[in-house]
Amino acid sequence: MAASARASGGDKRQMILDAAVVVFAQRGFHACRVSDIADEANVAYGLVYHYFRSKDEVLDTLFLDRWNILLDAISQIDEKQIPVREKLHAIASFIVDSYRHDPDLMKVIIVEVTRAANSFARTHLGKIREFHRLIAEIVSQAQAEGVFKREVTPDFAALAFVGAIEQVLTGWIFGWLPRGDAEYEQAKALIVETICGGLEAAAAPASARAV
Amino acid sequence: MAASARASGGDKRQMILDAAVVVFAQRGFHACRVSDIADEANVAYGLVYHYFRSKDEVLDTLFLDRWNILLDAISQIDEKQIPVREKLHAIASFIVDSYRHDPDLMKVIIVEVTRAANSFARTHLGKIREFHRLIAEIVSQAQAEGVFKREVTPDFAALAFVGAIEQVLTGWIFGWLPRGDAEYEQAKALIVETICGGLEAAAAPASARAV
DNA sequence: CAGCGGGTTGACTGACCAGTCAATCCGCAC
DNA sequence: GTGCGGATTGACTGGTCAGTCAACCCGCTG
Repeated sequence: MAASARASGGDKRQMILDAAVVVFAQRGFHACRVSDIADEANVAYGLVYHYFRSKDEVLDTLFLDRWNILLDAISQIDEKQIPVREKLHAIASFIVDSYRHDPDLMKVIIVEVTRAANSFARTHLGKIREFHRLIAEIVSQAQAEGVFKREVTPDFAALAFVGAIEQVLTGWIFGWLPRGDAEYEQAKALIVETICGGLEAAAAPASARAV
Repeated sequence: MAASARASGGDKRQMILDAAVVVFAQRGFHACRVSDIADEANVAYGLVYHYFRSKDEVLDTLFLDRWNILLDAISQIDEKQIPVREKLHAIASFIVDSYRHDPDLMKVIIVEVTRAANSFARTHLGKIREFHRLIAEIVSQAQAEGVFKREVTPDFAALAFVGAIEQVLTGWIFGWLPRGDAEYEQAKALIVETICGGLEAAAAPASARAV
């Protein structure tokens, strides 16, 4: 271990980030000390401050790197010419798969940033709201096309969608809900179904009659 | 002020609790010091420790007093012989009205406890899960009656419901959504509509085609 | 092989704040 | 008016870490 670390050369920065994910996920950002990160990374305490200005900046980096990927992915999904339902499914899919691919990182992002309304969610408010805005935009467009009814404001629908996803992820993170590939696939469909079901224009009758 | 405080006699404990709500809501639990609570309450530092064992216990008290009222209210709603939709509306109503009645207290409960997955939500996990369980129970019963379809597990539906409410409250708390009596009434209806719409038996598309 | 400079080390410091405690106050009972 | 006891006061202590810094290591260049 120590040998391979030494052999790997200048990638200590990445080792620190990886270690931070582990200890933040395990004990939480506030409960763990900078020395815990350094120990986990097999690196001296001071090196953390060589690569990062502060403990906060370590978490900021983890969050921003991942969140920007998320925003890009949603933007790309948004540009496609596919039905709303598929767009929302693709978004839910991306997020759920992110969790499947790296549960610890997603746990840290959700628990320590997204849900930490009084600390990191404040400093990254713009990024988080951007996420909400993109979803609201999709809902808004669906309303313009007559696919979604207009009684629900896009902002509101976006928050309900985000709230449902976040809570379900929290359920997996803390073991309140059963995990597994089948559950993940089901969840994607169900979140979309739950939200779209309440938003799609006037159930069947009206549109059926119109056609 | 100081005079009235002195005149009021032995209700210093309540003054401390009230002050705690104000400063916790303003600066957040971790960012404020015990001396801030004492100052806000016009009371000496040490008195906080006469009535409470620790800073944590102050927040615990605020949370538990209110949460137990919430659980009682839901239990009573649950016992009524009314349709699911009305039950869920009554629950959403109670929570939204709690926020309308005392926004600061609800802010503290949601931001510092409910959403604080790594600190207070851990110590009060039982109480929080009890809330989820009561809602899952209502969903489960609706499924048994055939009002809700069975594809969605009760636990999952409960989390989606709770997630939507929590996120909307967060939206109000941080000013992302417009506040006001009209908005509150609309929100109650819309949260229920959004969730029930996705859960009520026989969604439009499939059945429409079948017919 | 001298010595430059970025990478790396870990002991130390300074600030912060929850919680303690000895002293004081004051209403009331006798 | 004496003294008991709970309420109230606020200066002080102890422990905890984030962040600093002076020194060391080592590959590379000229």
